[in-house]
Amino acid sequence: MAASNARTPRERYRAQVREEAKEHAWEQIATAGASALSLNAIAKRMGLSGPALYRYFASRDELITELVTDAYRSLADTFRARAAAGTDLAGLVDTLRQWALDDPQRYFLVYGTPVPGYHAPEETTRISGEIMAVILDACTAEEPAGESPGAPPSPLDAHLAEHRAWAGPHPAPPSALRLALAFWTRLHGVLSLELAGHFTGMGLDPAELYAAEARSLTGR
Amino acid sequence: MAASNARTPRERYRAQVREEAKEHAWEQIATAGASALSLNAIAKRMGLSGPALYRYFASRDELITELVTDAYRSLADTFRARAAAGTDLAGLVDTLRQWALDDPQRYFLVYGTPVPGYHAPEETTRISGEIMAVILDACTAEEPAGESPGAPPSPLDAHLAEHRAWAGPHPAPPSALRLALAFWTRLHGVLSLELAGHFTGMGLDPAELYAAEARSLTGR
DNA sequence: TGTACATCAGTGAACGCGCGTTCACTGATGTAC
DNA sequence: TGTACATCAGTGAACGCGCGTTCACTGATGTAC
Repeated sequence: MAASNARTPRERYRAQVREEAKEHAWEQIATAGASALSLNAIAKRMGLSGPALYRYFASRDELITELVTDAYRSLADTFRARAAAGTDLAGLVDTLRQWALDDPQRYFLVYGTPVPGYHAPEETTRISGEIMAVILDACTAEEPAGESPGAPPSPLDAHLAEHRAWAGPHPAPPSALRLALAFWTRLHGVLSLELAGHFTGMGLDPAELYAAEARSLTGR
Repeated sequence: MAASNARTPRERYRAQVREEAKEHAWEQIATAGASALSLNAIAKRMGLSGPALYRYFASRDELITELVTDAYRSLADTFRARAAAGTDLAGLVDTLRQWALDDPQRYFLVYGTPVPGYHAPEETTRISGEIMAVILDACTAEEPAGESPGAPPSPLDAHLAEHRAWAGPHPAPPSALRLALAFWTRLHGVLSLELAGHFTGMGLDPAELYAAEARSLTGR
């Protein structure tokens, strides 16, 4: 996709090689974790000498930064694509799990253990906002009444009323804000434990737990 | 503590050095992450030569394994100590967050991104069981009625009825099993996102989100 | 269309680094008579 | 209590390794006239 945007053959070739290097990088991450990523090793698997890759990436850090950014963008794009097909929250629930299972290490690059000292590029916070916007849209559609009549405002509502900058200019009612946060934290809770293998030793089916938490969101 | 169990002065000394090495290991993990752990670097900070530490740890892997096991045991001990002071679930809720904030990297060593290829020692699954037992106790105490009369059994209940080996011979009712799992996955969801810094960019107070999820457990 | 030049991908050698780990050795500490 | 011996902590040298990264160079590809 990035390759097709290139004008000259050389630019196209550059983009192809960069893309191929990234693919090898992901394989390497899947095999030994992100911290084991090595430009030399990638080059060797591509049949190139070590220094050759420095024509395509200024440093190891730049490669990692690009992978992180790509991971964020992938989730945002996947969410938006699903949202375009219908704004139901259940669709996003399934999409999230599918995206996570498609490549667990990609999920962990976004939501996993942070490396102390490493600062994610600023772009990721912007993309995070895009992701939350899609979730918020679906949550707003899910809660058309605004606020359940009888429900008293929770302590969380008071906090959210004063801190809704993260929702941008989104006209979401408080109940939608709460729902969006629960969507995010609860599904991440089950998903990250599943991907880390914490359920397998217990003999539990992660899909069941995930579905149960999804039900807890909408009360259905 | 381990040191005081030693009989001879030499054994006591050995235990002390091991303990000191582990402390330096934790500092190193806090600074650069678990994957950057190096026996040589630890030795140097202790004023020893590199090979000296091989008198105390057979390999780098053994050190890591020990740190992982210690982390699990620390959580189990902390939970049990709190449970001894009262079996309320709210106490465990606070204890978990406190334990996590005390040393985020220790939390991530237990519940964070797994390193592909690394297999945690078997002992950790046993300690995991101990941790779940404490949670289950509190959840059972929290749900004395067994099952809320009017509530129809959820799809999750059906699954749990057939897969409750993880709960051991614990006489917990289905509602307690559900509660224990929600305790684990929901609190982990908020906590891991908090420790990874995902809320700071949004201007949200993690304590508020954590408290809200804690409230969601008991419905109060 | 053909030639002259500029651009750029890729190479091999090299640098310095820190790692895990083994080994033969020294010197201090503890043990047995 | 004093001496002879065994145990063991710690050292420095050494091994091989792979890393990130720089650099001068070669050869192929594209561009301009």
